[in-house]
Amino acid sequence: MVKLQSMNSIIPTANNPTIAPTTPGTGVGASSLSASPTFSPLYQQIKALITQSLQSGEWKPGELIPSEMELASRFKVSQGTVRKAIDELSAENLVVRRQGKGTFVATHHEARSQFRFLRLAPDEGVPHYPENRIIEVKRMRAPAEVARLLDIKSGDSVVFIRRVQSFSGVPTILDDLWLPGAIFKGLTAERLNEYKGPMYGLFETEFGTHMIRASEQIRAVCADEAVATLLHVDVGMPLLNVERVSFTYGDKPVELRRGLYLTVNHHYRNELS
Amino acid sequence: MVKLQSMNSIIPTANNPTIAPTTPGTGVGASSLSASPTFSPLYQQIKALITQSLQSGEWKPGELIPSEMELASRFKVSQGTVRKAIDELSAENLVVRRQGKGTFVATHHEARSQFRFLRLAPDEGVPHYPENRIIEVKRMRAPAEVARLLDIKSGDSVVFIRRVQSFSGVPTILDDLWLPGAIFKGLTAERLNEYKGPMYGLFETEFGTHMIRASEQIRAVCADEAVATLLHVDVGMPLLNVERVSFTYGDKPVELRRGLYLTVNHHYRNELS
DNA sequence: AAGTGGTCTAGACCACTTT
DNA sequence: AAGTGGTCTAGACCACTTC
Repeated sequence: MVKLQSMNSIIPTANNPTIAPTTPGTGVGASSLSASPTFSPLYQQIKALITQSLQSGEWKPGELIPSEMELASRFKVSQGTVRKAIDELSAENLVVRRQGKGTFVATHHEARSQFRFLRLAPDEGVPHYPENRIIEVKRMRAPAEVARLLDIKSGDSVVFIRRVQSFSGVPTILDDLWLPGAIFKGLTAERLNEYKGPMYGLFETEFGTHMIRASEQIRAVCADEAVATLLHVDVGMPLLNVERVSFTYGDKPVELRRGLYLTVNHHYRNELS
Repeated sequence: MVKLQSMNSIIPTANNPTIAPTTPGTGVGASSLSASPTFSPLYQQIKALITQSLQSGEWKPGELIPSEMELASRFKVSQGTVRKAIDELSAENLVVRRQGKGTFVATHHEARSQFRFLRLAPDEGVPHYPENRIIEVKRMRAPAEVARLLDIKSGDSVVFIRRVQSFSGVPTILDDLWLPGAIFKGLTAERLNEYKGPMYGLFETEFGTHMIRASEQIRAVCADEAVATLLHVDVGMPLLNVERVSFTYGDKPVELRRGLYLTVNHHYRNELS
C-alpha cells in the first residue's frame, strides 16, 4: 500500500497527485506514517490541490465547483476530508458554500462581498457604493518603490490610474493605483468608465485576476494643493492615507493602491477579534 | 426519548440543560426533528453552554477547561460535537487549543495576544510593546455620548483615564478611556502605574473583565494645542483618531477608548481577507 | 503508559434546492 | 425524488505532552 500523503513535497505540480487511499472499512483512517519533519495533514494537501484548480482557472469566479462527493472520489479520500479542506477555503473567502446548491468560487460581482475591501462607512445611515470618476489612466515605468511592492522589476511597465469616488455627490476618496502592465494589458479610461460596479469585478472578468486578500497601512496626512482641489476641501485638511497591496492566488501582489479618504462624514471601520 | 435539542429556547439559564442524548450505536446521529422555526444545531447549543461557563467564571482566563471527552460526557453528546463547538470558540479567540495539553481560556497575559488589540506597527523593525505613562485618572459622570456607547445611563459613574504611550521614548499614542464605574471600582493611577504589561491584562486579573472583541472607527484629525503638547508635536499635525468600543462576554460594552496616533514612523496595520 | 487535541473514515440523517 | 451541503455519531489512529 502506498502511503506517502504525509510529506509536504508529495504534492506534484502535475495533475495526478500521489495521494493514496487508505484501507477502507477498517477504520484505519490515517495512514501509518512515522514522525516526518514536514508533516502535512491530508486535508491540507487536498486544500492545496483545490487551490491549484482555482488558480489555474479550472473553475472560474462565480462557477460551481464539483460536489464534495465528487472531489472525494477524485482525490480518493473521504468526504469528511474534502469537507475540512473546503471549510478552510470558505473561511478564507476563496469559495462560498450554499446549502442545497453546492460550493461556488468567490467572485467580486456580488453585493455580499462589495464591502469586504471598502471599509469606509458613513457615520450615519447604511453603507452604499460610491460613484466613480476616472481622472487619469496612463502607462508608465514602475518607480523603485512601486516595483518593490508589486514584486516586479524597477522600470517595468505599470498602469497608473487616478480616480475620485463620491458619496451622494460628495467627493470622498482619491485613489491612485499602480497595476502590473503585463497583466492589465488594454486597460483604458473608457473601459473603466463604462464599467459599473466594483473595479475588482472588472479585473476579475476582463483580466482573469481575482483579488483574494489585501494588506493595508493607514496613516494620517494633510491635503496638499492638488489633493485639496480634487476632493473640494481646503489645503491642510486631515485625510486618511490608506496604502494597500492586493494579492491574487499564490500570494502574488497584483495591485498597489494609495487612497486618501475624507473622514468628515465617514469613518474607516475595523472589527478587532 | 426526549429530543428537544433543536429548539433554541431549550437551553435554560439553569445548570442542567435539557439536551438529550441520541440513540447510540444505530448511527441515528441527529434527532428526528421537524422543521422548526428556530433551528439551532446541537454544537451551537454546546457552544452557548461553554460560553456561559466562561462568562460565569467557572473557568478563568489562562485556566484549563475540561477535555473534550469530559465535556462530551457532561453534555451527553459525542466528542465530535464538542469539538465543533470548541472549534468555533477557538476561531473567535475565546479559547486556545494546545495539542497534548488541553484547551485553555484565552488571556491577555500572553505575548501571543499582545498585538491583537494594538494595531500600530513601526514602519521599520519589529513591533514591540510601548512604554506607558498615566497622565490622569478620575471618576466622573458619564456624558450622554459616552453613556450611550457604554450602554449605561447618562450621569452614571465612569472612570476616566488619560495616558501617553511611547516607542523608544517617543510619545506616539494619546489615549482617553472611559470605563463603567460599577465594574472598575478602586482603579487608581498607582495601580495602573505599577502594573507592567497590557492594560487588558490588568482589567482581566483585577476586575474580572475579559475583553473579547472591539469595534473601531478611524478618522484623520489635526492635533490641537493640548494634544500637541502631550505628544510633543506641532499644532495641526495630522493624527489618526481611533475610537474603540470593547466588549466582554455577552457582547457587553465595557470600555470606550479614543486614541490619537502619531503616524510619522508608525502605521495602523490591517489585513483584509 | 496515559491523556490531550488532531486527523481520517464511514455511515446516518437533516435542511435546503432543484427537477 | 434526487442531489447538495450541514449535523451528528462512532471508532480508529496520529502527534504531542506529561508522568
